[in-house]
Amino acid sequence: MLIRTLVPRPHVMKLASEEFDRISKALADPQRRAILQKLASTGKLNCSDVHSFFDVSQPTVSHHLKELSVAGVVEREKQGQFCYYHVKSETLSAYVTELQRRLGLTTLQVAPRAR
Amino acid sequence: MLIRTLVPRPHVMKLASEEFDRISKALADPQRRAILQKLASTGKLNCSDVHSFFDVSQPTVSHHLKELSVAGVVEREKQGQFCYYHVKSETLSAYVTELQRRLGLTTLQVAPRAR
DNA sequence: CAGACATATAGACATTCATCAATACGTTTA
DNA sequence: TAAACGTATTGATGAATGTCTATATGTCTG
Repeated sequence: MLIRTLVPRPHVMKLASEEFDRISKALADPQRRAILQKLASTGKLNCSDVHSFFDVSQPTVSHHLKELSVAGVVEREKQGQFCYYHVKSETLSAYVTELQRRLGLTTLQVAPRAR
Repeated sequence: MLIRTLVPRPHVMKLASEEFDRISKALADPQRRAILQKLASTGKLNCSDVHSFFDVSQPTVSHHLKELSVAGVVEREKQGQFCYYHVKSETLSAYVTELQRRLGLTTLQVAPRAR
């Protein structure tokens, strides 16, 4: 028999309702999702790099990066005149987990090994 | 050592990019999420029932239910003068899975038992 | 220091959207 | 059939938002 246990994972970030709202909105725009996805696949990019991938103006990219940053799904890291952005996977994972919880979607998790 | 395997689950619905967009937008509004969450927790409700739970007008509720319906996350079921709505969990699960895939979030899954 | 470069901000504009009141449509029932 | 009820549609309105151009701010380099 396959044993399915719903155990709380260690160190799972808890999202405030307000953060959840912000992330939901941040993920609603296709352009912003595309930027986020690009960041997720490449690891770390500065604003100009992101800009080079898409057909929107630099200020628009900057604006989207700020939104994503305020929502907590990416992190800003200033290095000299550059500004590097990278995805905060923990926050996104927490968002997905919370979304599943609210919508009553069952999550299969690997139970920790007994020892 | 914890073995993490990425195995394709059987019969997972595949979302078109357009559907994914619609669902993302549908989930962006707090009121709509609240309605969806209510439906998820109660199983099946008609428009009036949903209306009774929230402080928005009946047309607004109807509008949100339509949006959720068009996005494919709830299903309409007309019975006489009533119209029952219930969550389509498969679609929501497919959305979450696709979201995780796009954002590079690793999904822990229980590997099928060898036999 | 001056120019080039990276990024952010300000302001404007068009579009989308959440919401409502009014009303239409369809179904039940007295 | 007429009234009551459940739901959807229409049209309007104010707010939010994605985008742009222009410009400001900050940093490197010759």
